[in-house]
Order: sequence, then C-alpha cells, then structure tokens
Amino acid sequence: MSQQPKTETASVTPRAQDYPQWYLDVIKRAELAENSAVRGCMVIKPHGYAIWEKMQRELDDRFKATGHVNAYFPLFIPLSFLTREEQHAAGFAKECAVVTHHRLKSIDGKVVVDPESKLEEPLVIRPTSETIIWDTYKNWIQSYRDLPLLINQWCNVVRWEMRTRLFLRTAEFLWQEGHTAHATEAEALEETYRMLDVYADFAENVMAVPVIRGKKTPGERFAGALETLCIEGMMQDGKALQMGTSHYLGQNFAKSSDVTFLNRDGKREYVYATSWGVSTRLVGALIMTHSDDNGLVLPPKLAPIHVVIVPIFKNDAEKTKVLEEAGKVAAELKAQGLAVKLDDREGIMPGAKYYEWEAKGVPVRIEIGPRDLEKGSLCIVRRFSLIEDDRKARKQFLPRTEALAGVKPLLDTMQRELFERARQFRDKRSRVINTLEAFEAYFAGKDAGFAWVHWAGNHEQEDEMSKRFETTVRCIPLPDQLPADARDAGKCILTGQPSSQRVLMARAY
RNA sequence: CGGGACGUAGCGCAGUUUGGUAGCGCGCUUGGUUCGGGACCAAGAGGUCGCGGGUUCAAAUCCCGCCGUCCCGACCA
Repeated sequence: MSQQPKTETASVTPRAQDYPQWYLDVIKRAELAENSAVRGCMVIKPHGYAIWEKMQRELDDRFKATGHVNAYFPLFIPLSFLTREEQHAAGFAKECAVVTHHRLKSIDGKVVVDPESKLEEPLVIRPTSETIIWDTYKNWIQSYRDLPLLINQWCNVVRWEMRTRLFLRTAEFLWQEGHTAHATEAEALEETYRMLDVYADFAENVMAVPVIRGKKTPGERFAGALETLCIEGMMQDGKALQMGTSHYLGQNFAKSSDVTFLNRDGKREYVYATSWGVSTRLVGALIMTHSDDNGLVLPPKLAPIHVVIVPIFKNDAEKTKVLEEAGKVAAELKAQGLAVKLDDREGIMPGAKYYEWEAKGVPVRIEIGPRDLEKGSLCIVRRFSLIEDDRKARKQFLPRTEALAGVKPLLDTMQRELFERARQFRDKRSRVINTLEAFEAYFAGKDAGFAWVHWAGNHEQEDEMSKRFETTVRCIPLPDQLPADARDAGKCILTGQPSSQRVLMARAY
C-alpha cells in the first residue's frame, strides 16, 4: 500500500481548484481503481468493482421490472456494419480501435504481427453496439408479434479517447446498453422516456445524486439519434456530469440494417428503435458528488460493507472478551441482512483502522472496547453528519439493544440525508440568469454552477458560448424539471430572440 | 499530432548544476513495548538509476538517439 496522506479536519466541499487532485486522492485512498500499464485503460480494484456490482444489481432489477431481458453480442463489429448508418459512423470514426490481423509470427527471434494474416475486412472493437445488434435483429423480427423486442447487454466498450481520467473517461469502460425495437413511434418514444425515468430513479434513490432530466440540443445528440434524453448531475465543484442517456433512434438503424415487420394490416414497415446506457462513469459521479477530504462517502444502498466493527483491547484477557462480543454483534447485524466486516487485524492501531475505513466510505463503524463490555453499550460512529466537521456529532454511545436495532434506521437516515445534502448543494449553486453580463460574472466567480437561461441559439452560437465561457447547454429540461422561479418565457441570452423555455447551461466534465 | 515537465526500491522523492562506494521517508520482515482517532524502539530485506550508444581512469550525473509517463490543446459516456 502507498503512503497515506494525513489530512486534518474534514471539509464537506473541496475547493474547486483542488478538484482533480482531490478526486484522484479519494480513488487512491479508497482503493477503487488505478491506471493500468495499458494507455488510457483503468484497473478497477476489488472495492471499486464491488460498488459497480451493487449498481449493476439495482439497475438490472429495474430493467427486469420494465420487461427487459439480458443478452450478449460480439465485441467485434465488421467495418461495413459500422458504416451503414452514415451519421453514426461519422460520430464514432475518430475514436475507434481496429483489428486488422489475426496472427503473430516469429522473425529472427522477434515476435511480430504476421503481414500475411491481414483480415479481409477490418473489425472495429465496439464503441457501442447498435450496428451489430440491428444486423442481428433483422433475423429476429418478422411480424408485429415479435415486437416489442426489449434487450439489454452488460459489456465493455472501447472509445479511443485522447485524454482520460479514472472512471469518468477511459479508453475501455464497462456499461450496459439497452436496444429495443417497437412497432410504432409512440411506443418507442414512451420507452425512451421510461428508461430515462429508470435512470433518474436510480441516480436519486440509490446513488443519492439529484439529477435534471432533459433533452440534448441537436449538436449534442448521440450519433444517429433523432432525440437524446439525458440526466445531468452536479459535482461538488459546480460542474455538470452527464450520468445517463436514452436515445430515440426513429427508423434510422432499421433502415440501414433493413429491419422490417408485417403489421396487423399485412403491410411491411420499418421498426422504431431506442437505445440507452449508463457506464462505470457513475462510480466517478458517486465519488465526486458525496466524498469529502477524509475520502469516499457511499450511500448505504451502494456500500459493499454497511458496518465495520473495530475491536479495542490492551491485553489477552480483554482481547478474548472483546472479540467474543464483536463476533456476536457481527452475527446479529448479519442476521438483519447487513454486510458486516469485523476488522480483527492485530498490530494496527484502532485509529489507523478508523481512517482506513472512512477513506473506503463504510457508512457505519462500531467500536467495541472493555468500557462497552462493562456498561453493556456500543459506540456507533456514522461516516458523515450534516453538522460539518463535528467528529463528536458523528459518534454516540448507546445501550447494546438500542444500538443494534438502530443501525438499519440510521442507514436509511444517512441515505436520505446524503441525497438532501447533494440537492441543497445543487440548488444553492444554481441560478436564474437573464443577461450575458450576469452570465459572464457568474461563471467568472468561484461559486459557478448551473445557470437557467433562455436560449434560442443554433449550433454555431452554442460553440461561441463554449469558447467564451467554457459553458455548454447541458440539456433542455423536461418541463417539470424547471425550478419554480425558472418557468417564465423570455429572450435568448445571446441572440435576444424570443424563447418559451429556459435551458440548463453549465461547465461540464 | 503540436507546447511543457518527468523517468532512481512496492509508493513518494533527494542526489544530476560542479562525474568519484546507491540515498531518504512511507510501506514490507523479525523481536519487544503499545492499543477508545493515523504508535514507538531495535535489527533486517529490497536497485540493470527507462533503454541503447558515446566521452572518460571513472557516468544516475556530460553528449547523441530511442522508448515511456504525466500536464496543457482538438475528441468524448
């Protein structure tokens, strides 16, 4: 293990300028992931992967509940498949890893790619699977009775990014991608919105990250989509992070892969498509939304370990008694369905264990020592409190029975408070803005965040805003997502043209 | 691919200006004392100084070439 940086008191909000380094420190200290020997790729360590597994389970349950099933499609996409849909191919062209040979050869003791083994057609490592999946669906769909087709796949994809950052942007990442086929446009649109709601529900109720649901502007749409819906969260430096997307693809992919069906009237029609996905980027969102200077903070619903027990003793006699009690407490909590870790490692100071488990984000710690045995009490310490920097406020000694019965309610409370804290932070860092001057001043300041502005600009004008202020239109929010004071009509902040609804502008990851 | 920095023990670094026995902190091993918020003492193990060539009695250090990593730009879940 590497050197542990010694931090003083915890501050809930790290300073924005320290943000990249702070983010990497949290990941390192929590042992979530590290850069690999392969350029741009990430090694997800056991603790980081455990969090991803919990995310997968929660998401998968929701996919199943909405009628979807899982399947698996190939990693390799023939180049000709990828280029069938023109916009799609253009959108991903600059970041494709391509397999061109299938054999190595030893020449003069050196192993090299065998030039004789060139593939007839290059294979692209999937940056996303629309094209290979729609080529497959062609054979699966004949009649309206085959629809809707509701399939999800869990897999890895590769996008050859120039600059990468752990979890947020890596050359290879893990994700799920849903690909559905429908008989009508209305049904496909309904699916697109339904899955956006699934993502929003997951983000808010499991990750405890409040999100804005909205549509992307045409320039920010997924390559090949008619409409891209997204959820946007705010990180602790005020920047926006796109946390999930749901696309309405119309008949674009059905046409390019020739997927048709006979409707009830016996007429041949192209099917209507959707696709939607979230990735390991969500782990990055989790880190950047909740963590503090002591390390990772996890919402209880995603914590691989709910409770860590740290026994405290001075001699063998105390050790025996304390460990016996610790074992009992662990067993009783496990019987409640909680994930419990008894940290009985020897030769490590209890304080060192506290820091280690806090860095890893374990929500609740129970300390058991001789004094607790005497008094029949337990020392319960929560990972965070809404009272900032107050270590005492996080810690309480409770009678044993009361303490054990209180852990689950405490976890529920923490889950709720974590969401509430994030929501209040976001709202505090959001502002309704009406003039370009006010906009400029807001984003020149240290408390910049979300700006609710009227916008009627085109693609070029969006670029202009991006160049001048580093801001982009994150989304055109769904009407019910607008704050109460942002529901007016007005004039575009740049062009002065009339606008019926405000959009969300911010700097973004 | 353009601009900048850096490659020395598992991790973080000093040493390079001015060439002369390979160093420090953390971590690791062993023994002892400790243990309610990051312990201390003692003894140890661990190196092709990124790679290749050159200069020199002598190169981590100077020169040439290559490779790699990180940061800043264009791309992006």
